[in-house]
Amino acid sequence: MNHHSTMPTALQGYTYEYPRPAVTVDMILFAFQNDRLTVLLIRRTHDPFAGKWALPGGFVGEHEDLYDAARRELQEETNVSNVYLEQLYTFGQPDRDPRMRVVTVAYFALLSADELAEQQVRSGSDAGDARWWDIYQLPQLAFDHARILEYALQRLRWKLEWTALGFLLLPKEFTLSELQRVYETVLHEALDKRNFRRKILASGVLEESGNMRAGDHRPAKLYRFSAQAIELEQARRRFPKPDSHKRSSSPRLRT
Amino acid sequence: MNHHSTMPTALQGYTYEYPRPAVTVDMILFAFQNDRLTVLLIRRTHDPFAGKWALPGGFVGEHEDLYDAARRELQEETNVSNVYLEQLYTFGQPDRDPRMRVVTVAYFALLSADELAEQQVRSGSDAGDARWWDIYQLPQLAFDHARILEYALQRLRWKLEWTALGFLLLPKEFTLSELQRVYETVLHEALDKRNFRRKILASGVLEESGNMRAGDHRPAKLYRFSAQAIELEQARRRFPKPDSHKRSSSPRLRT
DNA sequence: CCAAAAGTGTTATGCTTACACCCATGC
DNA sequence: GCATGGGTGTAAGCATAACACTTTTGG
Repeated sequence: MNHHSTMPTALQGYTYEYPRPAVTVDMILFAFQNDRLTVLLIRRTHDPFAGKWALPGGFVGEHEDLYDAARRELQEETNVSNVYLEQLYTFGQPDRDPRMRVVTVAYFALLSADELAEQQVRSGSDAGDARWWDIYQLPQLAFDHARILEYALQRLRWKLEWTALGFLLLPKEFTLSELQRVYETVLHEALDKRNFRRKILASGVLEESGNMRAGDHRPAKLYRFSAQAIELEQARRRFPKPDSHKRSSSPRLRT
Repeated sequence: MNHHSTMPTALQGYTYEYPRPAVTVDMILFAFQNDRLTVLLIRRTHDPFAGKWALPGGFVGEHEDLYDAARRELQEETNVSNVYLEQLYTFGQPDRDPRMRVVTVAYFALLSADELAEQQVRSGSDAGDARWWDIYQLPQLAFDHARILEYALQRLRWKLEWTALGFLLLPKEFTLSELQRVYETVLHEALDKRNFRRKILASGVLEESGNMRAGDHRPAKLYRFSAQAIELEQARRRFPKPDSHKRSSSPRLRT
């Protein structure tokens, strides 16, 4: 490791000419289980907010990318890996942590049902219990984490409505009814079955896997996402180009 | 000022138990002038990247909110104030600044034509020249600022298509043709005049001011934005509620 | 009277919504 | 055979996209 920007002092520590906030990442990890949208929280063992629940997270390493820090913290604190991850927002009110100035970069993560089944969620060494909470029945949260979570839920809703990302909460193969339940749970409202199916199928992101889900009743067709469609942001344009039949690329910026 | 998280040492400076990245804000300030979309850049006087152009920005104060830091830096470095400001994204690759680890929170800003006319853009003490650049004819940029700017342009385009925010680049009163020119310049494509007018007027965000713009040719009606419409995100829902006639609010998160 | 920008409607097409019944299976 | 969830079509209304000429002013 190369400490070119730091200067360990006699009193052991890192010294800078100007004060610096601490920089952390916080993870909002969503999963879908038993028809519930859940989020992973950790019980704090120490003050401040001892006993309260908090988002997993921690300090960014000296030479570590933010994205890598997010993945590492999730792994270390909850033993979860292999998730979809995107940056959400950066929260930096001066008093959000009573101990010191902390700027936190919040990350938004989705765990698929397959990964959820395979992985054993457990708490890291210095963390308290880790457990999943129903997003609509949360405990009291530490710091400003309730606000962060609310913002993450907004983003998740937006993503579901405008992108193919809902798929990331499901197993590789799933029925349309299962998919609809994800949508209804996240958006928190009932959807019309026929219109939902038509719309999803028309969007072209799904393909039949050929298999059927055997169950208590009539078996259901299984679908998967056509690989190319993942993360394809297909919000339609409000001011389409005159010749918008052939999908045209937007003009690039000279650099 | 209260330094509870810091520990000034004998060698003068701020010492922490663990290393901390520096935290900065960078501003992408857009304005619309002479039918061009422009961005404000500052010429660097010192290495690294001496002579190259860069986004205005600087360090976040020890007890300063990120948003406040963004406003302050814009004021100090370019003498610009009174802009629309929103957080864009946080960039934190370990090597984005060769001197030290810097995590920067980028802010996206829009300067109205009225403010542009009133304010004198000038460089702050320690900064080099400040000037406006056409977004489609940029100089070489310092650091990863080209990437940040590209992301900001994407966001601006999205905002124009889905919200009322284009208005913030214009004077308080403007003609529909002027508004169309903003859209065409930002989106970088031609729009149909009749459809543009119908769509904008139908969206209900404009009202006639009652005044006319006298000019070289036929005078044009002036419009303004109905105050309530500003920042009203009116992207329509992809999965509307069954009873979506009366605009219903989305369910709140328990906190 | 000419140049330049402002202003204006209609049609065809496709998408959205609302809505109710039959089908296949397990027990 | 019945309970349960899987699966399907249509009609009405609405928004979109394409398209060209007239109006008003200044010089």
